[in-house]
Amino acid sequence: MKIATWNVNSIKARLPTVVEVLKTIDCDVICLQEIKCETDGFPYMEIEELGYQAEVFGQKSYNGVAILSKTPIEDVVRGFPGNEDDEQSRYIEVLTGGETPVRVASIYLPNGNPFPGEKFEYKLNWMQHLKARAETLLTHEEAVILAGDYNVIPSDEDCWDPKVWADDALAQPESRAAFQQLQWIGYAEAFATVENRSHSYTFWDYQRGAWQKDHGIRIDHLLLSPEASDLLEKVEIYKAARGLEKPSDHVPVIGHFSLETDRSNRPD
DNA sequence: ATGGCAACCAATGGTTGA
Repeated sequence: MKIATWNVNSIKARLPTVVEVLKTIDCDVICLQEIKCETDGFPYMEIEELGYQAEVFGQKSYNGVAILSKTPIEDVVRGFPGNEDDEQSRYIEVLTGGETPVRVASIYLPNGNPFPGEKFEYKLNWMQHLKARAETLLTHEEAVILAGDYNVIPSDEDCWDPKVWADDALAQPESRAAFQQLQWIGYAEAFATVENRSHSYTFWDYQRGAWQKDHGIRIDHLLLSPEASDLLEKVEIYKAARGLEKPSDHVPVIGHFSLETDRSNRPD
């Protein structure tokens, strides 16, 4: 079973690219972020034609997350239970996987810039809600995959020049500590298993020729419960997506898991 | 030289992102 996370930076502006990439990477579950459309405005028909069921938590103009799955989706959670007042759509969680259930969340963590300021405080507060949800999920002892755009550069090795990011919300010690806390409570960062992973990136800015110069950052992550971590076979960054026509500024991160998917049980 | 890109909504410019 392959599970991907990808910040598409507008599903409508990106639809031809998204369809092409989804066909190429051929994953069982795809977590999307920054779809930038309302739940009813999602291009369900085009996505369903690729064999996916789509569950969407949208928002007009900005943010918005979705999960696409080839195996039937059972439970759906939109936003954090107990934090329904948050008007930004940044979290959706489903149970899928067929006979071998796996709980998957698509996360679009707040950027937090400018630092310091209200937006940074919102980011840290949102990360506390995420931690609380993540702790609850651990008690179920299921395979859980928290996938998304975390907007956190975990260490200086995850960017091309730490000095450039020193005053940025993505690299602040508080952001890194909150991300690390998710690991301390019991989640494994999937990419940590990769050898020679220093200076591997998932985002390259549209500006300043960042892609051509390989001035990237690694901010898209897969966090795994122990049950999911046991099944991890490998992780890859689908870097080729950044070189396509009309690319997103992020590329997919794909986790391969030793789970057999029951393809006979798929929606038409 | 501190902007340089892309998408949004609204409207020919302002806001947001990272």
